[in-house]
Amino acid sequence: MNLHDYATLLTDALARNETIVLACTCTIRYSGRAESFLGLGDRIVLIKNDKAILVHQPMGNAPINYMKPETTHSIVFENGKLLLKSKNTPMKEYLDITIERVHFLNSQRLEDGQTIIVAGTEEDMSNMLYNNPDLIEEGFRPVSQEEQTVYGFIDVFGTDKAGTLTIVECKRYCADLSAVTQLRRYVEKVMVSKGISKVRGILAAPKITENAKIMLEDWGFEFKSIKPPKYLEEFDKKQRTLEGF
Amino acid sequence: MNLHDYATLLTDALARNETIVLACTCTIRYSGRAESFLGLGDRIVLIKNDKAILVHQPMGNAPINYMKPETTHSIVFENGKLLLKSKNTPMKEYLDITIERVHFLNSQRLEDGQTIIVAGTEEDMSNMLYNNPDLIEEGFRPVSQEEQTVYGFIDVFGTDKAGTLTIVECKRYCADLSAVTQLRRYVEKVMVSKGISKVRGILAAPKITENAKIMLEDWGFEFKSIKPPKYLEEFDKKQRTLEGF
DNA sequence: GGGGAGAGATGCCGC
DNA sequence: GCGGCATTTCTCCCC
Repeated sequence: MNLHDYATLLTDALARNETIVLACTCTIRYSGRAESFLGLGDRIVLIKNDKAILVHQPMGNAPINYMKPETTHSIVFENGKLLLKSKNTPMKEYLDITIERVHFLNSQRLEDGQTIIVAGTEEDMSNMLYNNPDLIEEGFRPVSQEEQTVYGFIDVFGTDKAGTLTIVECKRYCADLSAVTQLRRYVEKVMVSKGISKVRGILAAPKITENAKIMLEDWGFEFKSIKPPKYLEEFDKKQRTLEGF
Repeated sequence: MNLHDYATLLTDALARNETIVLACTCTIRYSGRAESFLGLGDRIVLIKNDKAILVHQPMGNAPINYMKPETTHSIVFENGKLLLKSKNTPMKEYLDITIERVHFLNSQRLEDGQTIIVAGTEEDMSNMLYNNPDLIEEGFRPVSQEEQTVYGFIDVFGTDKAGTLTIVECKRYCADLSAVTQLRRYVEKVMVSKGISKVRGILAAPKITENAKIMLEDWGFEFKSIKPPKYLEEFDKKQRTLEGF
C-alpha cells in the first residue's frame, strides 16, 4: 500500500467520523498560541470522533502536539509526501504533519457513553470537612461552602468556638506558597468587606512545604494536616474483607 | 483471533518494549493519588516504549486514565476476560483494565530521537525583555534574570530611570489574580531582604483580567501589555516573503 | 464568553 | 527527592 492509498483511507475515515490511529514517520509544525517544530521521527497520531487530534512520541506521558475537538483536518498528497493539515480557525491554530512513511493505519467507529467516577478530589475533602467539622477543630461550625468573594471562592467558611470568623482552604496535595497566598487573599478580602480585624485562616492539606509553613506563620495562619477521603478505596477494602470470609 | 491469542501477542510485545496500540471494549479501575472507575465502553490504549500507559476515550482531549513511564504491565486471562494490570510500586499506583473485546491491536518498534523546538514561551518573553528593556519603559535597566528568592524566582529584576528597584513578572497569557499575588510576594520579599521601602512591581502580559487589574492597582503595581515573541512565526513570514519574489 | 480555581494536573529545572 | 513554577496547560463551574 502506498501513500496515495493511505490518503484515500484517511479521507474516507475522516468523512465517516471514525477514530483514527496512525503510526508514521513525520515532521510536525504547529502555529497558534505558540510555535513549534519537530524533526523527522516515528509518532502515533490519534484523531478522535470529535476531530480532536493528538500526536505522541514513542516515549513520554504527554502528547507532543495536539489540537482541540472541532478541528478540521484535510489530507493532501504533495511532493511525494502525505500532508495532514489540521486547522482550528476560531482559535487561529494550525498543525501540519508531513508524513514520509506510514507504519500502520486503523480507523473504526468506537462507542463510549461512560463518564468517569473519581474520588479523593478537593471537593470530596471540602464536603468531608463541612460534614465533619471536628476534623478542623472542636467547636468549629461551618456556615457555607464555596462562598464567593470578588477575590475568589472560599472552600469552607465558618466560625470557631469563640465565634471568630474562620476561613478554611483545602488542598488535596502538598500545600505550597500559592496556597498560602490564596488563603491570604480570602482572609484579607473578608476582613475588608465585613469590616472586621480578626479573621482566622486555616490551610487544610495532607502536608505543607517548609517555605509555605514559614509564610503561613508569618501571616498568623494555621496548618491542619488532613488527607482527602478516598471513597472507592474504602469501598474496595470492605469488599475484600467480605470476600475473605 | 480470540482473547487468549491477544494475551500472547500483548505479553510478547511488552517483552520486546514495542509501542502498543490497542482498541478495545473495557472497564477501568484506578487507585493511587485518587480513585476512579470507568464503566464499559470502547477505548484506545497506548503503551509506549518506556512503559507509560495512556487510555483515551473516543472523544475529548485528555487521556481518561494514564500512568507514568517505568510502570510494570502484566496480562492475565481471567473469567473469560483479558486483564491488563499496570502497577507503579514506588508511586503506589494501580490501573486495572478489564478487556471484554479487542477491536484491533498493533505493536511495533518506533524510533524517535527528536526534541521539539517551541517558541513563544514565558522564557522567550523574559529573554526579550532582558535584551530589549525599553519594551518595559525608557530607562529600565535589567540586572538579572531568574533571580532566586526564598519565596520564588523573579523573571526580570532591575532598576528604573530613577534608580528604583523594579521587579517584572511575565505571563505569556492573560494575567490573573494569582499572577498579581506572585508579583506581590516577590516585591514584599525584596523589600524585607534588602531593607528598602520602595520597590516597583510590573506585570508584563498580553492582557489582564479586570479583578487582577483592580488588585494590581490596589497594591500600587503596574501593568504593561506585552506579547510573547513567536520566533518561528517571524521566521515563516520571512520565508513566505522571500518565496513570493 | 470571561473569570476563577482544581487537576490523579504534567514536566522542567535547581538545590 | 523536594520545591517552585510554567504549560499550546485542560477542564469545570459560575456569572
